[in-house]
Amino acid sequence: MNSKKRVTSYDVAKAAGVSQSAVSRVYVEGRSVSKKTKEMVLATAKELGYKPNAIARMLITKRTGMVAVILSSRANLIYPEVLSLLNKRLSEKNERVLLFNLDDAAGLDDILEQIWTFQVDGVIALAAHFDNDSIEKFKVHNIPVVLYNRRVSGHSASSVCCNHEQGISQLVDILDDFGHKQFLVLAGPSESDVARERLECAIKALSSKGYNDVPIKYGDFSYDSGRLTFAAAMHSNNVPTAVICSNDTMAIGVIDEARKNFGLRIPEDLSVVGFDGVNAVFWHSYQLTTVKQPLEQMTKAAVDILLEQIESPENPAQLRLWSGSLIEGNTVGPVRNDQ
Amino acid sequence: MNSKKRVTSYDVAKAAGVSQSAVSRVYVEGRSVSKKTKEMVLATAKELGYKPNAIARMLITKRTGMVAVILSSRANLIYPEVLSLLNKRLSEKNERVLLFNLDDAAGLDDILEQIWTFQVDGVIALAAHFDNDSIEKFKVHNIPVVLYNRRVSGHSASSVCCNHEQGISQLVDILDDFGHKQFLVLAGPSESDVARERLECAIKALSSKGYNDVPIKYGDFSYDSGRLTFAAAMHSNNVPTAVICSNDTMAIGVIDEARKNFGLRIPEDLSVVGFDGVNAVFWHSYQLTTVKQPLEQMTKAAVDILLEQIESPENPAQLRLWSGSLIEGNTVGPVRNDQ
DNA sequence: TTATGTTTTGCATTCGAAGTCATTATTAAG
DNA sequence: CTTAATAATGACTTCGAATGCAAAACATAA
Repeated sequence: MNSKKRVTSYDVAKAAGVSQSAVSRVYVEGRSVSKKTKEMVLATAKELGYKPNAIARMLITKRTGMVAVILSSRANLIYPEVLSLLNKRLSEKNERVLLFNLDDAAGLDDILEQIWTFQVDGVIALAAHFDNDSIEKFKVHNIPVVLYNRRVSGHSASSVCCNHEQGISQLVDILDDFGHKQFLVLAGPSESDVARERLECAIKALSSKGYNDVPIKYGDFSYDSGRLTFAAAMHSNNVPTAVICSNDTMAIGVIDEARKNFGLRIPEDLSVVGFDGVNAVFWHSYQLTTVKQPLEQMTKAAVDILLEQIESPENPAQLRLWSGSLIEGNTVGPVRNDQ
Repeated sequence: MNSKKRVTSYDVAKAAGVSQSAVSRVYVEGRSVSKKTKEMVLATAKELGYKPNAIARMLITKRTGMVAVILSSRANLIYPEVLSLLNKRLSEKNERVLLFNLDDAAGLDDILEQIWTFQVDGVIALAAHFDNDSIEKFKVHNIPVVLYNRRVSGHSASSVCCNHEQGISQLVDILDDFGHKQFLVLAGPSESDVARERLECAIKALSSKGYNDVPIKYGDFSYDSGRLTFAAAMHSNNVPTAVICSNDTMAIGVIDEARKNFGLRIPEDLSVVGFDGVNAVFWHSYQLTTVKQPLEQMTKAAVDILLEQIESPENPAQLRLWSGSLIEGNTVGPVRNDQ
């Protein structure tokens, strides 16, 4: 027949001449079963094609073995690697990733509700916009949350972050050392927490060097927005000699636009820096000077912290901060004398 | 207390003065409940903060609302967009993505077992290596499967594919029209089904134009493998005038290597074509001539087909094939006279 | 008003594995 | 060979919502 019924632990029990409890015990670590019955059960289970039903198990144990990972499509484009690493790490710890997309604030409540109904063991939120209220809701529901590259005031959720301040100030130091004075800060979209933080860090770093009221333009982290915003800046009064971009992809857009439509050489005529350390920064055509996030460490920590909180929810929330590593590319140079 | 118990339908029932069945009926579409009790239940549910437990529901309804998406980390890096689109499409249809990583054949059985125990409604397999046996297993377990860019012999699973043959022959046509005779085919890793298919298509297209025994080199779809393999080819006896790459990222590697280490101009001295239509092909530095997969349509179809099979499992498996769209970039030109 | 049809409702059962507890089998010690 | 200690086992209950069924409430028609 097409709709053959699923094999359950009862079927195995009957076939093996033991009780259902015995079958169950075979599949649970550290329960007392004799070697003989264990082998017996395993053998008949194999014969009948029995595999424990995880859903039934979840219901009784109240552990689903699932972690919700929330990301925005934008974050997804920036961090395909993060998701891949998280997935790998979590599956090593015997947790599966249940994926949620959060693009606009509109869908937030819906997603929160779904996460809650699915009884996930925990949540990792990647660069999605997430107000403090929602984070508080998880707290109320007793679901551990780890935020990725987003810090939260109060102590309701743990965070794993790259130290934007330190990385960006390093980049600004270099530009300053090379004598740049005309800057352009190319920020990310204002809805993004990461974008806002990086912008603030850039402003702070520049102002600590004595550069205030530096021109700021806003992109959306995309290549095209990098290109177009740079072009717009070039047609304004303040022509920059150095562009500080809030991510690598926009920086690459700036480089391409500068070369192609303004005939500028990089780094002779224009210096450009980015942030993130995506693969493309190493490509010969760019060799971008940037700061790379230690994704390996960050994802590992995110998973470790989350599991710790799942095991002992009373543990306090923690913040772990990594410095990014400077990648000295070939897109920063001394300012030209005539500039 | 820290461990406040979850609110269940019984709690709501008691508080609202109705039976548990009544509460349940409020949350299931098309069940008979009077307006009065419905409002009553909804009100007390809100008050108590009740949200139905999806796990318990899964157990009884035998529908989990979860679809397993299997990918290899390689696929993830190539197609971050595919995953994002699939996720969006599936959540519109009220299905969630449960993510599985399949990198080496070693993990295959483990993943299959997990998918089975999690009782997912269906499976979408992306570019992961998947032998016919495993696909047959899904059939046995009655789990609908849709393969993405991988065709399977027999009728055990549906597929959604980009027509590699048509796309690649278009590219070869163009190169042939421009008079190229010295080709290099830069293939993907031999474990990859997609890579193998694209390679075969390239060989076939070339041979139909009368070019046999064209040199073939194998990369791993990465930028660096594109660079290094091209460099190796240049140091061999057969210096190509046209390189046919099995994906865009390798093509970009070839371009960079050709320009930087061999002083070649593209397309004057060397023609390069790719496949996929990733974002970077549009970047000014490359403007790669390639074929773009219609990801929107493909992902939509994958989800539609899967849901169809979930609703009516007796439906026959189907194959849907899309032609890619040619992107006429700027990396193909006439062969030089002296070549 | 009664007879009939239609909604609503609650009771009891179900899904499938895991955990509690009391009972029985096994081993070790005296 | 008995007694105490330990290991293994099965019966029964639990998790939380959905559903078949029969009873109750309501609406409609005669």
